[in-house]
Amino acid sequence: MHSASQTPNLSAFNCCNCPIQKRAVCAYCDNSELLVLGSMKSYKTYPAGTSIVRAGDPLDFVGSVVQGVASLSQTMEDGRRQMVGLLLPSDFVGRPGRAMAKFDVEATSEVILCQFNRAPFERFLHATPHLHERMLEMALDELDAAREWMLLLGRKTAREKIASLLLIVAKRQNAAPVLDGIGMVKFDLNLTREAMADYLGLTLETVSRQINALKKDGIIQLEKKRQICVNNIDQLRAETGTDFEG
Amino acid sequence: MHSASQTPNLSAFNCCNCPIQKRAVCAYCDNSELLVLGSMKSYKTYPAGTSIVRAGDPLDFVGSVVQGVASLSQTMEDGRRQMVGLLLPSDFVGRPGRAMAKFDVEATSEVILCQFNRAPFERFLHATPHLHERMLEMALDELDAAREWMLLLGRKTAREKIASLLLIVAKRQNAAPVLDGIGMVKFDLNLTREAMADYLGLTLETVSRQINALKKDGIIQLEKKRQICVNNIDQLRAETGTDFEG
DNA sequence: TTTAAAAATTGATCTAGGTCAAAGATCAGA
DNA sequence: TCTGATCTTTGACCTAGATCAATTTTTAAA
Repeated sequence: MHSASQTPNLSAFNCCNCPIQKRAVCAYCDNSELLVLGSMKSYKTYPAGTSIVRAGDPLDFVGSVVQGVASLSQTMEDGRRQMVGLLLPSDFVGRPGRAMAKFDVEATSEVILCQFNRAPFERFLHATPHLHERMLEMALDELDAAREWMLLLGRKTAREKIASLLLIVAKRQNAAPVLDGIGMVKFDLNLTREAMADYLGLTLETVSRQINALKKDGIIQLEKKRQICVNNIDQLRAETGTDFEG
Repeated sequence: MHSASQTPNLSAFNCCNCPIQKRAVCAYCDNSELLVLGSMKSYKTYPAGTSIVRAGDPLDFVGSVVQGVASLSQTMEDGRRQMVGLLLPSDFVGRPGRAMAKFDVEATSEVILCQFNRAPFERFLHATPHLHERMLEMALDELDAAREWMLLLGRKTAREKIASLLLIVAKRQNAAPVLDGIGMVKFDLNLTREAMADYLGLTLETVSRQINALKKDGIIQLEKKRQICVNNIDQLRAETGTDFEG
């Protein structure tokens, strides 16, 4: 059902030159542990727009996003859809101990995953405190993020939701210049209006209108629809309704 | 309900007769590990309506809810408020590794907490795989719950939100009869209309109206405002918009 | 380069749920 | 038992965002 392909240049990745190793689940692993993981892993590419797993399907692997953006989402019978997570490089896919996927995972852009078969990974996880500790840390971080998102979904206005999403993506793509608050920040928003709507609990029309409102108000500029340019990040932050912390 | 005058004798609790030990963070601990935890713990009672911690405050302890209901919530500067979690017996309070509370924690009913000082608990956590494993499992469970709540907040109608909340509380308070789907289920809803609104991302007026609409439609009956009686749980389930799984 | 499909904008209208306001219930304390 | 303080309900009205319906723009394929 999912169309994963093994392209040859993927062998260029390995744990030593891995772009996400310092933040992924294996962040705390030492060289010998990385060696074991390295022998277990395989890279898979998922083209943009394809499904990685569907809710209810058996999920026999877990892994880390190496490159690209994937989304975690839930759909109701009548088609209403809510994204419940954005999986960026270094984020973990799958839940150890669970054989059935609980959410849909889709490749928003082309995604490269560093995959492990679930059973051997779980065995190694339990035997390896370094891995286990990082896993807990990441789960707690995601829990914090999910709870912040609950405030957004439950209480923020459409404009605040858009501003919050833009700020989060800006932060993750462009860490340094965002923190000081001065200067222009430019970044790619690899999401369609519909994907943004699914994430924010809005319709795509409202997303479009609010993005253009932010543009009209001089908070952002648009180039090529999906590329956003923020003149003053503090001005954007002021539109989020929250966000006092780093 | 239980009168406040009947204050439980806190010294009566210990790990051997602890009502939550089999589900709490210490669930996998053996007797020697429980002995260590037992020497570190202290019980503390928080009266209904009081604050346990406030977001931004230093939080020098962690612990488990032994009895009562606490809420985890976030408030915006202008007063908009969103509950992001309901803490029931066996749920964990605090995040190891974080010195500042990120959310408000309040005692909805009278709450008894089994507390540990954060630093010694963290040291023991890292030295004790049994503790660490249960902690990860609980974090992942909470993450699943948070993500399901995101679907509710982002996409469900007011009526579906109310039905979902009622079903969840019914399930937790009255597990067996709820599952078979037949027969009447009666339970206490220990939440004000305002607390429900904060949890569901609604206003208290909408909560009131929707509860009365469900009553008018024969889905539920009310006795004493906070006591709900469900004639046919499947009828309630049908109103939630989702919930096909156990 | 043309063309069809996909994505995005824009406008007109509708409505679920919010807001404001005023009674009723319920409860806890004296 | 009374009394003030919460809760809760109910009504009238309003608005943010949804819905429906065309365009227009962008992208990708031929």
